[in-house]
Amino acid sequence: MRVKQLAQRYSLSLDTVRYYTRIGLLKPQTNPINGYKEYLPADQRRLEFIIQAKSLGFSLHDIETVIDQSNSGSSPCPTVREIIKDRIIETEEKIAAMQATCQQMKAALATWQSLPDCTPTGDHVCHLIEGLIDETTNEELLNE
Amino acid sequence: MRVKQLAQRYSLSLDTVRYYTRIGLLKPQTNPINGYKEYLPADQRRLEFIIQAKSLGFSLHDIETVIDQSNSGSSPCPTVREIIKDRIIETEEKIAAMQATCQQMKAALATWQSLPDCTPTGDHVCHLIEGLIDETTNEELLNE
DNA sequence: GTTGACCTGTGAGTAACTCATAGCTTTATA
DNA sequence: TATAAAGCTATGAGTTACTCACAGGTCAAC
Repeated sequence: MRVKQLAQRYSLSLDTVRYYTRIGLLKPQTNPINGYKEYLPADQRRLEFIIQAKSLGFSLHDIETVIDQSNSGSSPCPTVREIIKDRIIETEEKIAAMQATCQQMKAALATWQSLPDCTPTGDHVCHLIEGLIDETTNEELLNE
Repeated sequence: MRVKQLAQRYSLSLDTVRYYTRIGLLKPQTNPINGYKEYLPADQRRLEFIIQAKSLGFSLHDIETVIDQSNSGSSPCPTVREIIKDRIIETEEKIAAMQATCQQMKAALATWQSLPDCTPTGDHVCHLIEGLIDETTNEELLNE
């Protein structure tokens, strides 16, 4: 099976499959006649594993680690449990940060609703954005 | 003022300031004698703008667009309002996706609590992860 | 045999930095 | 004054997980 067929079967782009191959996550044989890669059933199973692990939040590097560990004969399960704990924490932190940013953006948009567009001067880029600096500063001062 | 002093003043890494310089967001003068960059007050004001805009969820490319527009004499405000609307939508989508992943990860971890570590076979990488494939499939079948 | 469609691998580009490094400056010491 | 050490600088390359551009090979139809 060649790259196109494999990509179609798993609804991935050609480039994604090629990328996984390039970084060594998939190891198809290379046809010596035309240089085309030939993906065997073992590669398919591995790709299924990659897709599943990715949907669980594993990075490709994580996946490589797990596969290597499994290939070397030791159980990858403890590593898998550790990795997913780390990823949960990471993801929660990222979500919290993004929610904070989102709140900031919405607050800014609301504040800007009543403000007119400004004309640029040499000193300022955009009064809407720069105005928020003072606002924050003021809030900080008020909170003290 | 040179890069180190500027970075310290705004609690950024040297490399971040250098990166902004490299991509043209900051345009310090270069000392012809030693090649060192000299950041003037205008660069400081611009860096403040960059920091503020970034905290609002603007990408560096967004920021470049806004600065360019302002420099060309037209009001950047309409663009700024548009960009932030886009970023709000994008961020909400990303948050939703990450929350879904987070749920998946937590569910997996919970399921795995009662499962033993597996020994690797040639056919499988990790039964914990691969087991979830069947589970999902079963759920899909049950839902039909 | 040749035209055209299709398919392939590879190199480069993306965002927003971080890391590694060679070399220049400045300061301290002999 | 010479020199050695410490500190600072700019630049090139590396990071994640792909996507894009492209030159060239393959295959079927005519």
